[in-house]
Amino acid sequence: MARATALTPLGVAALSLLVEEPMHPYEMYQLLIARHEDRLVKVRPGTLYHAVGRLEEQGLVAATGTDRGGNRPERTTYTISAAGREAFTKWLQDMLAAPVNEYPSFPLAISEAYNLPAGVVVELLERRLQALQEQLDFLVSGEELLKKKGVERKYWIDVQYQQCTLQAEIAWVRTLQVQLRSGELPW
Amino acid sequence: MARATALTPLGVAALSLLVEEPMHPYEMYQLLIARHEDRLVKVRPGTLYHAVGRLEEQGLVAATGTDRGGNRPERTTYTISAAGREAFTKWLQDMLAAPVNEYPSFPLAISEAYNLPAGVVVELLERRLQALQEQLDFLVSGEELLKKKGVERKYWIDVQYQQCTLQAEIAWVRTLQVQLRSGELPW
DNA sequence: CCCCGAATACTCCACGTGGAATAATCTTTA
DNA sequence: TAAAGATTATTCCACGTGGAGTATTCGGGG
Repeated sequence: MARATALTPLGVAALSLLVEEPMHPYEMYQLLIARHEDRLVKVRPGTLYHAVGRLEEQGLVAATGTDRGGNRPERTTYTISAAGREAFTKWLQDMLAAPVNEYPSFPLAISEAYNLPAGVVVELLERRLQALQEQLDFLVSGEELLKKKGVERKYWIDVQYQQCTLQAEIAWVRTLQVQLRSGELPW
Repeated sequence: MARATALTPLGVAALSLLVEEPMHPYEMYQLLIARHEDRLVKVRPGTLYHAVGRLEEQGLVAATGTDRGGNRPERTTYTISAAGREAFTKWLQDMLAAPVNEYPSFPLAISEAYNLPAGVVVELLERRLQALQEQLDFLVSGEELLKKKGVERKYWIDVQYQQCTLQAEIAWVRTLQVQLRSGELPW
């Protein structure tokens, strides 16, 4: 149980699953994929084992028993501890209350865009707009599906958030494109 | 000159400076800070030296001369190569044309928010709103300043982009908060 | 009934990052 | 004018990530 290093997003996702019930890393992996949580956290088998291992070192989870299904390699089941629950809700509260700069690369790219001729930028943005629109359509149809299935809305507010930010980006890129084409924005 | 590993954001920032003129890593550091580019890329002295070293290994920049000012440690000046220019514009084009998921943690946090009582979430969001508003005000006054100074707009479109996305987030968080308070969104 | 590929369940290594450490020199203040 | 602190310029180490690698076992087609 070393000192409390900051939780990583994947660690948080793991804790969140262990709040529901004890399980082994591979089951976490399957659940995260099945629930499409890999759209919110980067999920990689190797990283997941490391993440859970670290959680154990920090005393946030504990290995409780090892069953072996068939003759497969032994699976270690982990259970969340009281400290784990606390760290989890603390992370949640911090992340909800305080915005953190995570340095997305698109802002950097547009801030450097003056290095390219205006015509090229217009064309590149066109491609981006297409991709963004596809993402948005996907989210909208996903929402449709969730509604139809009757899943409670509190379980998928993130879908609405992503829609909202996507729409904002689309709108902004579109006006930039227009201003570049018309020459309203000197390049 | 190893194979072409993907450029890191800091590597891109370094290349961008070397397009202007040859310089040594510490000068890059000072320039990035002076120009407030540390709002777009994570700039850390240690990381910068590593980044430039890697650029050199990849043949994107070359060490050209070492002057020593006073009796300070020797400073190695780097110059961008043709391959460097190419890699730089390629990165730019890719990042402008194709959106990439960078897994910000706020979406994860809201997707897990149902683990907290509604009242607490409302209060946490209030704090977030305050912080977001401050950031927005900062950006607006920054824009004011740039306009007054007469800096060409193509050099600071990122400021407008950030304003736009910030506004979208503020609006969304606010409506979520309202829906939580009114009970319109069952928790 | 046997082989091939997918799934299961993990391990390991190379890389990039961040923060601390270092060491010299310049500036400021008492 | 001497000590304290900031600046210059860089190195080093520990950590987290991602991707490839491994070994076993289950399921389906010829």
